[in-house]
Amino acid sequence: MALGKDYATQQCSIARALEVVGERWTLLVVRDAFYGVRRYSDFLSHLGIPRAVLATRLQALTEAGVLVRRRYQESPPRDEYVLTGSGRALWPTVRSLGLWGREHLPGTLPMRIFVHAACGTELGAFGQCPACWTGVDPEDVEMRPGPGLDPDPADPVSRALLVPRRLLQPLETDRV
Amino acid sequence: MALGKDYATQQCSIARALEVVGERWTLLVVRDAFYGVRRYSDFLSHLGIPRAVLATRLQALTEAGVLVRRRYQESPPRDEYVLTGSGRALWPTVRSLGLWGREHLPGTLPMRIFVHAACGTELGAFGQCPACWTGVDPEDVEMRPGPGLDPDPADPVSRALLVPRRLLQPLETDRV
DNA sequence: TCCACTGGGTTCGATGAATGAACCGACCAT
DNA sequence: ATGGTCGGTTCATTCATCGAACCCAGTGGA
Repeated sequence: MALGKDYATQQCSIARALEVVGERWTLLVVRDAFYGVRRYSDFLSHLGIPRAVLATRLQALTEAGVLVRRRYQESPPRDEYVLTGSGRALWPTVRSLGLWGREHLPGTLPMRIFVHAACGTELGAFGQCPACWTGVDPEDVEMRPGPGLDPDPADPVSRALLVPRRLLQPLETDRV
Repeated sequence: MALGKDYATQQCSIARALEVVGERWTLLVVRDAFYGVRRYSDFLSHLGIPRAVLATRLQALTEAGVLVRRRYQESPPRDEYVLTGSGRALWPTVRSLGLWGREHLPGTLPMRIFVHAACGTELGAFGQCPACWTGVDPEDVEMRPGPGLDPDPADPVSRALLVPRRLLQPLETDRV
């Protein structure tokens, strides 16, 4: 979308939200951030996004307060992009989009299954744990590989995501 | 987004969902459809979308099975675009985006408040009723004007949306 | 010292979409 | 016949995206 200047007449909060996260690639960057991706090169290899677009999106999301950029090592200086509280609040959006795609688009095998880490029950349609009778924050969600997942992907990020993991837990690709 | 040809490597259901509803304007069209907008000219005046883009989006959403186009009068022949079951299943996505925008973007007064018609409780982020602990179909959602709503809008669609209404209830603008 | 390599970008030309205005055709109403 | 409405399509211009190439600081090896 045109950055911050369009949907001009729309003061509706849906339109305002789409100004921030409605551009091409943006929600996939956020999705990857939930999966634990934090580094420029990891987003790049996992998404197949053009470098220039990724740089633009990371900057826009940072300015919007969805991500924070922070230094995780000096010498050489390296920054990582991490979801803020506001970014983590996008979990219902990401979850409901994924659920819709799985249920309403033809030929979609579930790639990943999201369960309540405390009890192992798959999340319900409104992000709740049907067994514990409670809402579940993304920190308490465990992501497990589903039947649609490629068992031997090419890029290191997808390989690191083959095992069950907590959402938001930082991804270790080559840093061992 | 590039229509149907990109995000090519992403078989993830989130990416597939974004192929369908991730383009500019698309989710706003869907939002308006939940509000009861059905006719080309009503989408046009309410959204301020370029005519060519609206035609493209309505066609794409129809091909994707999110909307159906159906004739509501002969002579002159007039068609309307209505959400299908698959389209109505996008309600949690639309709801969560709106709530996120309201809660996490600065200076947003709620324009509309969505409550479970049966009990009057405001909906949660997934479109569920926190009091009844159940999912709420959009048919059972009542939309009420909020404090951020312009009390005297210019276009007839916005005026028709000033009173409390059920979602999906067809909008009467000039057909009286 | 020189060299290659890595991470995280920026720059560039070509392609493709969005925009807004104008046009069009079917169908009324007078 | 004239004018108006509805639901589009066509057009030229502007803007975003794409993919490849380039850049630069730091680091590690010979």
